[in-house]
Amino acid sequence: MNPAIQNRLKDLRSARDWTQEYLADAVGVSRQSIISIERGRYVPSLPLALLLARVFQCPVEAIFALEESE
Amino acid sequence: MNPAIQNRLKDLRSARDWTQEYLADAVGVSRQSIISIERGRYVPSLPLALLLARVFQCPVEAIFALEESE
DNA sequence: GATTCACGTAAAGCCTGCTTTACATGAAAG
DNA sequence: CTTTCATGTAAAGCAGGCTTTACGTGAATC
Repeated sequence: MNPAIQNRLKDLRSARDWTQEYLADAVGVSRQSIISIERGRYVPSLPLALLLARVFQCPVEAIFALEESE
Repeated sequence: MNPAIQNRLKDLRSARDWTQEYLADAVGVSRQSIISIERGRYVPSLPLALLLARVFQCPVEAIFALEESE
């Protein structure tokens, strides 16, 4: 029960010219959390993923995707 | 960093006449995990939420929603 | 060349998602 | 009435998400 996850967080953030700190504040987590997610160190919780989808105004699936194991 | 989450898992599952065990197998977790999520004891991980969305063929947001604190 | 800004690493600690095992219950079915 | 099936509870243990604190780095700016 730990399928890998891809994410487009860094792309979406820099497309909007947001700093990591700004994004962290926007969703209410630490800057460390944003860094760790962007760098793929860990996968966010579902509540955080939903918050990120909200601030980016897109579906969760547009940010996070299951890595297909083929 | 722990906004509450609502979920429609039980509704979606029984609408398809699936047992908890069938669903658990379909997404590769234990039956306990399904029970606990349905009963609101805990919020699933993002990977599990994505798997559930996949088997239900719907967006994550159609199953899980941030509870609005108004 | 000192300061600032955005980004990055490291490590310790708490909380909780998920597992496994074991047992309980009501409804259906023989 | 016993068996089976779907659902539920309880508890212990591990893994990992997230926090806080502290420090390192290159680029820009003065």
